[in-house]
Amino acid sequence: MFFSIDPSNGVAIYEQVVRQVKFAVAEGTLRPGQLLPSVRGLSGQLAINPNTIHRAFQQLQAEGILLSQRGVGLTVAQAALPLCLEARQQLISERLRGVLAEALHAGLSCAQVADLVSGQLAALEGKVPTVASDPETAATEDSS
Amino acid sequence: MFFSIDPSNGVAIYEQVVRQVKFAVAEGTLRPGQLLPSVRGLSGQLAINPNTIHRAFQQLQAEGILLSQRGVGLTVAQAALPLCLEARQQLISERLRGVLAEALHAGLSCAQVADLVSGQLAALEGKVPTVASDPETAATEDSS
Amino acid sequence: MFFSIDPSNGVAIYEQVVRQVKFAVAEGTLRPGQLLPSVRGLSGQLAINPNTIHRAFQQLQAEGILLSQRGVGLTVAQAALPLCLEARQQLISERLRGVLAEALHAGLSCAQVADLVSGQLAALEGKVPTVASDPETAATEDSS
Amino acid sequence: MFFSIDPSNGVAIYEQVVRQVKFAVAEGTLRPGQLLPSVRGLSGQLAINPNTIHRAFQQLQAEGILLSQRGVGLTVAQAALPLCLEARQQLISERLRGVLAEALHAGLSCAQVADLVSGQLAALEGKVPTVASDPETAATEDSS
DNA sequence: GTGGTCTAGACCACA
DNA sequence: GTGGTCTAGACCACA
Repeated sequence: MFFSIDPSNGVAIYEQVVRQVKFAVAEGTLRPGQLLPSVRGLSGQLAINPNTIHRAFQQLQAEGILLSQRGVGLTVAQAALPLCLEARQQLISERLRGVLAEALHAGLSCAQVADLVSGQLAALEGKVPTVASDPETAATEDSS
Repeated sequence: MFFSIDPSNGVAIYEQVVRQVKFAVAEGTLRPGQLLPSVRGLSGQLAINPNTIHRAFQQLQAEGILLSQRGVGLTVAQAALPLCLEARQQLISERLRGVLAEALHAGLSCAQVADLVSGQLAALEGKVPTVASDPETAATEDSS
Repeated sequence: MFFSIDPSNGVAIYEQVVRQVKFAVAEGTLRPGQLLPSVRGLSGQLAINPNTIHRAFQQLQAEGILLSQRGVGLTVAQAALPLCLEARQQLISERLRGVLAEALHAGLSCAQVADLVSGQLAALEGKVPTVASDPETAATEDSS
Repeated sequence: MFFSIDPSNGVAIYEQVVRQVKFAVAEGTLRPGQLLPSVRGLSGQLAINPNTIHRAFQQLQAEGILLSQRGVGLTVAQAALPLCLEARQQLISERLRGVLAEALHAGLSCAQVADLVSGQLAALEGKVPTVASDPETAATEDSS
């Protein structure tokens, strides 16, 4: 499956599961109506306690992203896609903002931060893609 | 002072204090030999429990960045600067890597991520999206 | 305290706690800003597992009725009163509607149901108060 | 048929089936000796798992309300009527008592509760708030 | 098999 | 002391 959990990265495990379900819906890996992997199944696969998975799924139900079908399992709600697209943008922007703010606060310049970012992006993608479609941004990165 | 604590950003408060002391040393705000603000002072100023500050300072001593001087207080160790420059790079790269990896994992393209980054950087700096071609910013880094 | 839990009445215990906190806020027993009894305290007093209390409090946080203050405890949110007044009306109406519908469905007449209700209300209050300020309603009860 | 199941009203589904069979006997819709709809039939009609229906019917047999007739099906026991009249009174009174107690506990006055009740009764019956002075309803009860 | 609830108990961050 | 997270494991209703 598409989950990758890091139990020691500061973010609570159940929160990581919540985020990743939202992301999976946002990118279309999970579609409205689709059945999720069972609590016990995921639990085994990720070597995480079923309760922890359950808690994540419960939060997703509370947010209207999952629906519980008695005796069947949990499915992606019909209205989930827009909710998750919105949530993805929000969640990523938030974390990004926090990290960038910290970097600047730490005394790095915008140029240094931008360098770091493009370096990491390149490494993460194994390529040096035109990082931004915006030629200006690309230029500043090269030149900094 | 230079600390800005966010009790709800996932990172433990004491950890935030540790990071920010390292960053202050790295950017030169805190210099080797300099006296740190007292536990009580910082505690009052940041509205944080003294235990939490104390714990952060203890960790910094364990890492050789702070020295306890009897009857005086805690000072920045002579060897602290390189340690903190190194640490800053490491800490920021780590968090950045994590966030960028998550963004890509979430289904955003490199271009979308880069756009987000330059947008946020611009917002954080109050400048136009030309992220860092600004010679002033670059200059301040070199000179600091 | 004001909680009375019945572990075997079909409603989940945590749900009973959630309801009763809302009711306590609605009637003014719990006021915005006020500190709630601690999870462990309530847990002991009600002879309920702390996790169960915790789950109830968590849901109340998610609904914006409680706020967590690190190391201090949980307080009633400033905006809680209207939320709880609304919720009380809703929760009680829902259950009432269900029971009355069942009674009618079961073949009782409106008059029989109304009799049952006024009998029970009288018993619960230990008096025969002017059940409704509306003279008509009172009349039907007396006459049925 | 006369069943109306609400999978999300807190009462277990099999319990709802049990209650509704009792109610049907109490109001005369199901008469002693009469054959019940088959498990499969009901199951299909209510979109409920046959196991759930089966469990309900088993409980009704245990209570002496249904009889299994080999090769025929389940019939209403001869002694069922008084049992079910008794049970109806009991079941409805219980639930009613619970809901009313909760409403009073929640801080509503008897008058407010009585108003709610007469409002709901009126809505449920599509009649005016004169809750039950209607001779017709009373008549049907006597005659059933 | 599925999810939902509850208990018991550990460990953490924070005041 | 406070709440937050996580594990382990039981029992229930339902398919």
